[in-house]
Amino acid sequence: MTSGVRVRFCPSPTGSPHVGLARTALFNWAFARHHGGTFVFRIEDTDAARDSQESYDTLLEVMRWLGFDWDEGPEVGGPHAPYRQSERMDIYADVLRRLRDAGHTYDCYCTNEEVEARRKASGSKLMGYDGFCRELTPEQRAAFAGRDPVARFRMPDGELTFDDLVRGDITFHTDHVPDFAVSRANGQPLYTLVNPVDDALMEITHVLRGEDLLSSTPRQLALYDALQEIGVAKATPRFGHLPYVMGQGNKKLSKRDPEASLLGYRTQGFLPEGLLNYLALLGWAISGDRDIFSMEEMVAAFDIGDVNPNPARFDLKKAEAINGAHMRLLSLADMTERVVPYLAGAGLVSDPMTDDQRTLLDAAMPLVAERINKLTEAVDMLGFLFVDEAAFERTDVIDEPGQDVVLASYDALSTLPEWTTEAIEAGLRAALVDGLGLKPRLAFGPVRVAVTGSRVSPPLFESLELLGRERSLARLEAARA
RNA sequence: GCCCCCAUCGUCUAGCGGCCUAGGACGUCGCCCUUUCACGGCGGUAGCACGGGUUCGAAUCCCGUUGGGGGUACCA
Repeated sequence: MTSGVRVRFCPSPTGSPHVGLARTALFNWAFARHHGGTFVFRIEDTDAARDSQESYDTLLEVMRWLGFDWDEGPEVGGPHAPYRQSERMDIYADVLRRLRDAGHTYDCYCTNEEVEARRKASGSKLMGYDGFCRELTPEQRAAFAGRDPVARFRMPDGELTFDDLVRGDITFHTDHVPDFAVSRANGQPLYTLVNPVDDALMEITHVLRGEDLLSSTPRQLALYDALQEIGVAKATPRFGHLPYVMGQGNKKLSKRDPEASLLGYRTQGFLPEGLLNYLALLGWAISGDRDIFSMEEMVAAFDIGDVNPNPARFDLKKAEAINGAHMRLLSLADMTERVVPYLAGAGLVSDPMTDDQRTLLDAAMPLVAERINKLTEAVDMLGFLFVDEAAFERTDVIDEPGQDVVLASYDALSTLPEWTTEAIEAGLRAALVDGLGLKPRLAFGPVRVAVTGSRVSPPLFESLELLGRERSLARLEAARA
């Protein structure tokens, strides 16, 4: 951590954390790690009306689940603590005062209605604040007695150009960037102030954020100049605007969209490394012919200049495929450990597991490891082994001809000399395929439903062996209409 | 309205002037494997938005058009 690169991830704790947030965190984190820099995690909770402690807690939980580590921030501290803006109010009040003393901000008493009325009257094409309160005389000021002013930043005249890390040169003329409020009338600072102030104080060198903030960059550039003048900022960071993560159709993924919920992906059984790998693909590629990689590989290869500027659609199917590839990269032991919490969550095993459950799970995992794309699918496929006999139920039905199969199976299995996969297969084939003259899929289907409850299950003969003779026969018995 | 950003298969992308009759992945379709479901293997499908330039040569550079997106708050 000596390169001097300092980046930050600074979400607001509102609502449930969504995938766009994780993608922004990922690119910042990868950038920091690639350059041997510092990754700062800061909480922007200056809007008490929208922020919540619950949201803050899930934010931290999700960051940890995804496997991010931060060098400075909540729970780890750092030289620029505190890292929650709600705890830094005195700092902002001080900066606000100095900005005002230096003439970079002025008191503004206008209401939105007044500004709008003046704009209509003048027929101006320019939207936003018109600078009415820029040069108020003491008399005019007195006329506003009883109204609390907001602090408004005095934008300079001219052009503001910056070299965006992902988009190249971008120029704004300040004619289109009106003076903006940096504090509320009650004195509370706004995002427009606290975000740059904290970036300055925390000596952030590279700001990588969503493209929705692109048009606020000129304001920040001007504010940075002022902050440097009053000695708050040492330098202006470089900016890079990351493309949007869109949802179905062409709409931005909103926080309310279930498809956007990070917590949702965890409960669905996604692997954090699988989700992250997919998210990395939204705007970045490790090479032209590869899309499965580890975070270590991403860190080694990540270059912000390679980030694609156009918005990307989130595609659940592909996310699942990428996750599946990571599932198959897991060792059996690792996958088993990760499945346990889901089994426990479904009430199928105790927490901690009993020795018998442990043994059964270890024996069963090889049957499903190759055929699942998400951790929860192991629960779906293995549930029949762990469920209480009384609670066992079939989700698929056995048709008329299937009844004969069930009957024949019962007879064949009840007289089996030994209860092994090989013996079970031999016995069943003899009774159903040879005996009843059925095609394998027709022969084993009803047995599968009777014993596992579903037409979709792990391999049948192995499943029967694991279930045991007694439970298997009981289920076949129960399946007879 | 004004400002800004974006534009390669359905989707994510590779491509940064000749290696491109455009490559990979997901999806989709067909086949193989097969006791279900998956996995795996093989093959097919489909794209440089449009129009001008620049150049010996453009998916790649420039301009315009069209189309999408964002901003224009006492939200972040």
